[in-house]
Amino acid sequence: MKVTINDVAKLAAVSIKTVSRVMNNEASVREATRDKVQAAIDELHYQPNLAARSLAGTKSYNIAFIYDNPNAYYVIDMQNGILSECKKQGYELLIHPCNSKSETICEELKKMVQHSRVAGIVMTPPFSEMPEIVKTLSALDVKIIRIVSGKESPDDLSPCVMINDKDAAKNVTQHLIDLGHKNIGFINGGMEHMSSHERLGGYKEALQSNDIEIKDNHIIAGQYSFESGVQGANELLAGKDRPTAIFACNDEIAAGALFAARLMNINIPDQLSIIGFEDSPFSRQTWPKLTTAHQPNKTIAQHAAALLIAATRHQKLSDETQSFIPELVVRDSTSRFVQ
Amino acid sequence: MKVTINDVAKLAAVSIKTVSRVMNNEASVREATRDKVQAAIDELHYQPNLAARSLAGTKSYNIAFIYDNPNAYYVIDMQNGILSECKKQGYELLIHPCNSKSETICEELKKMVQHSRVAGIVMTPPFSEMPEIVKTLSALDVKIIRIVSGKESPDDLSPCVMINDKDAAKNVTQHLIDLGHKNIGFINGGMEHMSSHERLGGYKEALQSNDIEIKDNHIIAGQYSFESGVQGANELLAGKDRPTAIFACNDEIAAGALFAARLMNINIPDQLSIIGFEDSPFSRQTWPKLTTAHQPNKTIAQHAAALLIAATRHQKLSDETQSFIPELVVRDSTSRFVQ
DNA sequence: AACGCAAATGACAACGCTGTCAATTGGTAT
DNA sequence: ATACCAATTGACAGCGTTGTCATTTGCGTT
Repeated sequence: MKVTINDVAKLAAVSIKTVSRVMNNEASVREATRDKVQAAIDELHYQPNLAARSLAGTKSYNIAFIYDNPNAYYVIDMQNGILSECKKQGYELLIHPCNSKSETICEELKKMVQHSRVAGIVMTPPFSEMPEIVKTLSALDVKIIRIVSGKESPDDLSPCVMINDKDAAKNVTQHLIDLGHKNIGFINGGMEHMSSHERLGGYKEALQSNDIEIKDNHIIAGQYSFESGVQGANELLAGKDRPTAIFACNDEIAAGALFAARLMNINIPDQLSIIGFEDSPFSRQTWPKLTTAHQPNKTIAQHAAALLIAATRHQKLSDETQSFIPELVVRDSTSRFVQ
Repeated sequence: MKVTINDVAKLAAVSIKTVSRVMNNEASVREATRDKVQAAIDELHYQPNLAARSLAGTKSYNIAFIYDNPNAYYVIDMQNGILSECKKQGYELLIHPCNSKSETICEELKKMVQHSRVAGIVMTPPFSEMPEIVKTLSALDVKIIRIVSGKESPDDLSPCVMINDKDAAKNVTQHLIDLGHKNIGFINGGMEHMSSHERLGGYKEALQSNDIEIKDNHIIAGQYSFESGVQGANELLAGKDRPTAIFACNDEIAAGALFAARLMNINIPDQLSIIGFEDSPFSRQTWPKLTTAHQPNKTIAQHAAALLIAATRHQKLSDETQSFIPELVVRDSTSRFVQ
C-alpha cells in the first residue's frame, strides 16, 4: 500500500540516496542510472512523503498565500492558479486569509511564517502594497513574491508580478474613443489601491493623446463596490454636461452604473456606453453583458507561484518578472456614439 | 529562533515524552507536571513541528476540502469555516478543487488521499451527493463528513451536516403568504442538486398547509444561474395568470428575475415581490436588495470540520450531526400584496 | 515501616527522507 | 597496463516528534 524510497531503491538496485537524487533532479546521476530509477519509481507509483522530506531537508516544500480581499472571485482565481503550480512542482499551499487592518497583523504573519516553516509567500493587494509588512517578512528566511499593479516594480523589497493596469485602462479608453465618444466619465475605485491610481492614469493618458479635454467633474472618486457605481453614475448623469460613456474602475462599479442608468431610463448601450474592468464572472451576469478588460488572474497567480518556487530553489527563471496587460473584451454594453 | 520539544523539556525539567503528552492533551499527567510544562511551553512560545509530528505519529494532522462549485462566494465561505476550525485544532487544510464530471475523478481522489495521507475529508455538493465517490473513499482509511441538503442523512455512508432547505423554503414561502400573496411563482435550480428538490418541496408544503392551490404553470424548471432567472421570470410574467410573487431558488436566479421584471417595467416590490435564497453577497448588490434566506455557510463548514476532526481522533461530539435551517432575511424586494 | 499497585514518567527506537562525507567507479592520459 | 582524477554512488547520522514498553513514583494498606 505504502511505497517508500526503500522499495524503489531495492527494485532499482541502487541506494536510497540515489533515488533521492533522481527525485530531486540533482546533477551527477548517470543517465542510465536515472532511467533505471525512474522506471522503478513509475512502476511502483512512488510518491515521496512530504512530512519526511521537509523534516529531513533544510528546504521546505510549503508556500503560503496571504490575502485579504472581499472579492471571492478574485481570491478563488488566484488560489487556483497558485494551487495548480504547487501541484505541478510538488509543493503544499497554506492558505492564510487575514485582516490587513488588524493592529497585530505583522506579528501574526511573522508567527505564521516561523511556525509553518514556509519557504515562500505569494502576496496580493492590499498586502503587496504595504511596505512595512513586506519588510518585516523579508527579514525572515522566506522568499516573497508580490502581485502588484503597475508597469514596473515599486521597490526592491521583493520580485513582483505586475499587472499593467495603466496601459490596459488606456486601451479600454481608446476603445471608447474609437467608438466616437469624447465625453467619457470615470468612476474610480478606492485610492488606497494602486490599481485605482493606475487605471485613472491610463484613462487620462488616452484622453490626452487624443487631444480630448480632461474634465474634473467627469472623474468621480469611488470605491470598488456596486453601491459606489450606482452613486457615481447618478452623479455623472445628473449634470447637464452628461458623458456619453462611462469607464468604471471595475465590474462591480460598472454593474452599479448600469443599474443607475436603467433606473433613469437610459438605454445601454444605445444612449450610454459603460465599460468595466476585471472580467469577473460578475460581468456576464449583468444585462447587457459588460464590455470589460480581462484580467487573467489565474495565469498571473500561476506565474507568480512558479517564480516563487524557483526562487526557493535558488533557481532563476529567464523571464524573472513579468507584466500582464489585461485585454479588452468587447461585449454588449458599449456601442458607437451617434449624435 | 527555533524552539524544539527538547528545549521545553529541559526548561521544565521533564522528559520530552511528557511534554509531548501535555501537547496532545493525553491523560495520566499529574496536574502539577502539566502546569509546569505548560508554563515552559508558554515561556518559549513553543509550537510543535508539524512535519515531525505527522512523520512520527500514526495519526495525520491533515484534512482535505474537496469541491467543485462555480459559486466562488460559497466556496470561500466554506473554506474559511473549515480553515478556522483547523487553525483552532492545529490541523492543516489541503484544498482540492476538481471536476466532478471527470471520468477519472474516483481514481484521482483516491490517489490524492493516499499521497497526502489525509485523516479526513470535507465534501460539499455535488460530491457529497455522489454515492460512488463516497463509497470509494470510505474504503480507504479516511473519515468523511458531507454537507448535504436535507432534513436527515440520505444514507449511512458517512456522517453528514444537513442544511434543512425544505423547512427554510417553507418559511420563506410562508413569509410571502403572510404578506397576502396567493399567486406565488417558483423558479427552480438544476434537478441534479438535492437542494432544488428540497426547496421545491418546502414551497409546496407551505402552499398546501395554507390551502393554496399548487399550479404547475407557476413552477419553472431552471438552473442555478442569472440567465435562468431572467428566462424563468419572463415565462412567469408573460402568461395571463401572472404571479404576484416569485420564489427564486437562489440569489442569482432572483437577481435575474429582478432584472427581467425591471425590463418589463414592473416595479419591485410594489407590483411584484421577489425572494431569493442563500444570502450571498450577491443579494446585496441588486437593487432593491433581496429578501432571502440566510445560509450560514461558514458556520456550517466550521461545524463540519469540528465533527470531522473529532472523528479522526476517535472522539465523539455530543451533537453528532446537526441540521441548519437557513433563516429568513427581510430586505427590500418583498412587500404586502395590495389588490 | 514495609508492601503492593496503579499512575506517572522516561528511555529509546522508529517514522521516511536529505545532508555530509567517504568510497567506488569509469574514463583519460601516460 | 597503470595511475590519476572527476564523476558517480553509497553509508550513515540526524531532522523533531510519537509509540512502545520499561521504570519509577506516590499513595493507600497492612
